[in-house]
Amino acid sequence: MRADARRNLERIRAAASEAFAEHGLDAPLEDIARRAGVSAGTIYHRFGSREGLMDAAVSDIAARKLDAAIAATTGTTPWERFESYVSALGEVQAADPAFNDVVALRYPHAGELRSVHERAIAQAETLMRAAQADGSLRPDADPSDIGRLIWLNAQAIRLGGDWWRRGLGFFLDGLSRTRHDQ
Amino acid sequence: MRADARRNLERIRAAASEAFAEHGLDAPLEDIARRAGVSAGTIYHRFGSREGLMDAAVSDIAARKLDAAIAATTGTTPWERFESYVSALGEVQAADPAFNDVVALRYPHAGELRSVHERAIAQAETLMRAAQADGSLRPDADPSDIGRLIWLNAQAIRLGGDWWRRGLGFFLDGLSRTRHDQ
DNA sequence: TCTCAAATTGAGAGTACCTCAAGATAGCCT
DNA sequence: AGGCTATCTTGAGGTACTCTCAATTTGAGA
Repeated sequence: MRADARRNLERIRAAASEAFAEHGLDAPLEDIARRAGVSAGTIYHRFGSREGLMDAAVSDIAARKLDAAIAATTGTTPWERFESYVSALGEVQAADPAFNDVVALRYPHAGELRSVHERAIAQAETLMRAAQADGSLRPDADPSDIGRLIWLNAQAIRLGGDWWRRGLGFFLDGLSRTRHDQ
Repeated sequence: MRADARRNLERIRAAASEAFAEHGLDAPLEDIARRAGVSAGTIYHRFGSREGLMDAAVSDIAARKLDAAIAATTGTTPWERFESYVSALGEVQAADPAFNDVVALRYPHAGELRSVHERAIAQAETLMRAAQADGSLRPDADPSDIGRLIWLNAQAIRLGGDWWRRGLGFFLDGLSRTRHDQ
C-alpha cells in the first residue's frame, strides 16, 4: 500500500472511531469522510462498505470492552455471576453507543462485530446455564431467551437515561427462580 | 372544499390506512401518493405533514383498537386485570404494526396518536396502582415504569415473531410481588 | 525524470423528505 | 354557455444520505 493511502486509512479509521463512539454506528459516512479530509468514495475504495469500515474501526475496541465486562463479572453464586455479567455488560453498553449497537447486532453483516456480539451472548448463555443447573434461575427459561433479553436491554439503553437499570432489574427478577416455587 | 379535493382526500386517507397497516407508520409517503394517484405535494398540501396524515388516517382506528384491548381485559383480581390488559394490548399491537407504532409513540408530534398512546399508558397505570394497592404488585415499582415497559414490549413486538409473549411473561413475573416476600 | 499502478475524486444514480412557484381546473356567476 | 378566479395539483428543486465508477491525480520505482 502506498504511503499516502496508509496515511488516509489511519485518518479514516480514527475519524470513524470517534464518530461511531459519539453517535453510534449510524454516524453518516460523509461526516467521517469530512473529518478525515477525504471524499466518501475513498472510504468505499478502502473498506468496501459501511460494514467493512465498522469492522476496521470498532471491532478491536468492542472486543476489548467485552473482555472488560467479562472481567468485571463478580459473585460467589452462579446466579450472582449471571446477574453481575449482564449488568456489567449493560454499563459498558450505556457508556458507548457503538458498543451498544454491536451488542444489539444493529449491523448483522459486519462479520467482526457479529463475532463480538456472539461472544457476548455466548457468555451470557454459559452463565445462565450454570445458574439454571444451580436451581437459582427458572428452569422454563431457554438459553435462547437471553440473547433477546440482551437485545431488549440494548433498546432500553438506546432510549437514554438510567431507566434501563430498573428495567433490567425487573427482567432479572422475572428470570429468578424464587417466585415459581410458590 | 372542492369536490375533486374531497375525492382525493378520501383516496389518500384510504391509501394511507392500508400502507400504514401493512408497513407501520414508516411507510414512505411517496408510495401512499402513488397508490392514491396523486403527487406527494398534494399530501403535504392537505395534511400539512406526515404526522397530520397519520392523525387523519390512523387515529380513529387506533382509538378503536385500544378500546377493544381495554374491553378484552378480564380477571377477578387486580393483578389478573393488569396482566390481562397488558397482554391484550400486546396482542393488538402484534396484529397491527401501525398500532404498535402508536403505542410506542414513534411519532410524538402526531397529536391524535399521542392521545391514544397516553390513554393506553394511563389505563395500564390505573390497573397497576390497583394491583399495587392490593399487594400483588411489588411496591417499589413506580407507575412511570409501566410506560417504559410497554415501550420495551413494543420493541420486542417489532422484532417479529412470537417471542414477545415470553419476554412479557418474564417482565410481569418480575413485577409481581410474590418473589419479594421471601 | 519518466512512467504507470495505485489512489482519489466528484459527479451521478437511487431513496426519501418536504417546499413552493407555476400551471390546471371546478364550479359560481352572469 | 362561457368566463373568471379561488382552489387544487403538480413536478422540479433543495436537503440529507448511500453507494458506484469513469476520469484524473499522484507516489515512488526504474
